[in-house]
Amino acid sequence: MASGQGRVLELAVLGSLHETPLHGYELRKRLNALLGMFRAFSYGSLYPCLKSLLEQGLIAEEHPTAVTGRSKIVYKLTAEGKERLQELLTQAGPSAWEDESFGVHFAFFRHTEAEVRLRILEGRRSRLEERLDGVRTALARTRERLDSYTLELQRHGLESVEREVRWLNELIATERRASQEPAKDMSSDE
Amino acid sequence: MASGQGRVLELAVLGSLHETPLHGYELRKRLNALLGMFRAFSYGSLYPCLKSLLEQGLIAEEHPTAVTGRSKIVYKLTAEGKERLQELLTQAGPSAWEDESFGVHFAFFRHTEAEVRLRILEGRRSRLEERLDGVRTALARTRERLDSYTLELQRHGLESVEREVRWLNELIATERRASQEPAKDMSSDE
DNA sequence: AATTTCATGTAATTCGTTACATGATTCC
DNA sequence: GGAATCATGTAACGAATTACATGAAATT
Repeated sequence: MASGQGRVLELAVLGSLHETPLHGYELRKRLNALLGMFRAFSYGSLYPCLKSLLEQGLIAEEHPTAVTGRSKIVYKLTAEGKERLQELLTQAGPSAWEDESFGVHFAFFRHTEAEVRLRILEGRRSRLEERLDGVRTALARTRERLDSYTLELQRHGLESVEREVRWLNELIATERRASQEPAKDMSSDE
Repeated sequence: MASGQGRVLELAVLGSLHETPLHGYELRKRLNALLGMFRAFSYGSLYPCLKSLLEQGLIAEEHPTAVTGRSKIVYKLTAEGKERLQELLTQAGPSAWEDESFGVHFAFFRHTEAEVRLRILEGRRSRLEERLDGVRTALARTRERLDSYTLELQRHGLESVEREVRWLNELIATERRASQEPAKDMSSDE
């Protein structure tokens, strides 16, 4: 019982707080600036999440500086919170590939191990390729002539997903290149 | 109590059944072929939805042809179901603009009035433009230098949304052109 | 005969939202 | 001193999923 709010929001909060301590209101703005193109969290989910993280000891209120009548509650990551964050950042399974969570995982790639980054990017790519396959074969199977709107929707959808696959291909290539040159500064060839 | 499953799934089911009667299993495949690029429904949501629509009298089982031991339950739209579908197709408010529902509304544009189509496309466009605005200003506000992953995420996100806006612009232009030529066949000018 | 795929359904759970309620602080 | 926006929180609900359970039909 009560393991807390969803993993995605948990990661988003812990990841943000890892950078710098923040209070709820500010945190939400940060998140929506960072991820606004993909998703937006509301206060109604954020505050319960903070409460839950606090109860689990993963975050703590920053000391209220004694006398100051605080109307802001600033949270920071605890040691356990940092451990938990690392644990979440190391997850490279489906939970990191899906539409709702991929963007959040990606946003904190700076703190993710190179190997895990690569597995997430590849996982995401094969997830999208499965989707392309599924739709393409289903499309071939449906003999019925589709109306122009349906066709246009299919076309645009396929194109968008194909674009993301190309984007992932570039990122994967970059990651591979980066990991294969641990130290490269002296020019040994011509 | 019990107004039924979400509007999106309801529209998707009624819209599909408007074309041709189907049983649940087949219906799901159709939907996932039609909308697979955007979303996928599971049996766990589809069957309860069918049940609810049946109870509301919006769909009916096709008569089981007497003797045949049916293991398929084929549903078709009732008169009330057609009315309800028209009602849903006429909704041009936010419920038709959002990510989760826009694709479903668009998929049935064939049955939607030209005026409503236009308002949905425009609504969707301004929703996306709001999102672009929000992220852009939030981005300008954050003075902090972002790491390369965050930047790349922002860039890709912005570009994707901008692409969809351009797509919508084309669709809107096409719709406008089409509505302004009610009958154009005889060449009256040179 | 065994396995796969088709087909239907339910219960518990997940993950989040909307709407509401409340008050402090800053801007004009 | 009134309005906007900053700030925190809760209760009720929404919309779908996952996991489970079951069995018929087709394929090998």
